[in-house]
Amino acid sequence: MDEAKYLDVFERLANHFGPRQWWPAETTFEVIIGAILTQQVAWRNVETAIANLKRRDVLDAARLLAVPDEELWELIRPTRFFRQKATRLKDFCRVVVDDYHGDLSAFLAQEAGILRARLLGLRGIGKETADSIILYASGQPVFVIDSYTHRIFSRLGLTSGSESYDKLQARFVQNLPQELVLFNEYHALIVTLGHHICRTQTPHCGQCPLNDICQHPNS
DNA sequence: GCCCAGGGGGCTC
DNA sequence: GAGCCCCATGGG
Repeated sequence: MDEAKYLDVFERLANHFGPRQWWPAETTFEVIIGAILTQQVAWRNVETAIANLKRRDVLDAARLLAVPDEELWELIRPTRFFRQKATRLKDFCRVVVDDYHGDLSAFLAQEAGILRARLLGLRGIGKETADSIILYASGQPVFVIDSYTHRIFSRLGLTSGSESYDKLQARFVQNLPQELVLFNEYHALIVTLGHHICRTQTPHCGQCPLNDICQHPNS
């Protein structure tokens, strides 16, 4: 129904910002750790924590499990809620080590629906984090929804802004071809635009690539 | 000093 | 389901 509009928004963002090349990480394990750590925190804080983990050489399920809690807290302290997140990281690592013999690629090779259910069963991994892991670590085309997606598409008049996660995700899936690269870039572009919207309050609308189709009061 | 970041869980109604 | 609080750092 709105296929042309969803593709038009993508084209505008892609032409304006260029390739995002997400996820910024060297390994799939690093993607997953980053996906958990980035919850409700600026990405630069995650970069600090990831750098700490790399320096300590514990970006690996078994080695991360061996780090004492108090030490892990200090390594990931910049990412906020660090005690909770330390537990969440270890909970995930324990599944990989205990249930998949430490073979992360075997865990990620599962079909998207199976993998999603497995991830959602873990404390600290909700729908957005699970879908981010499936898209950016497992490489399967699921569309990731975040708060920027709700905000931006309601301002475009394409959604109400109060849909559930699943409802909004279904809209994207119904209006776009199921292509990995498209889903990958689209979510990354939405986050990029979201950053620009929040940094500059009202005058940003003039240089926004969606300016002429935006229904926001300031545009 | 104030605001808010690439959420999620648990609780209440 | 919606609304609320908890978690608890760092940069603009």
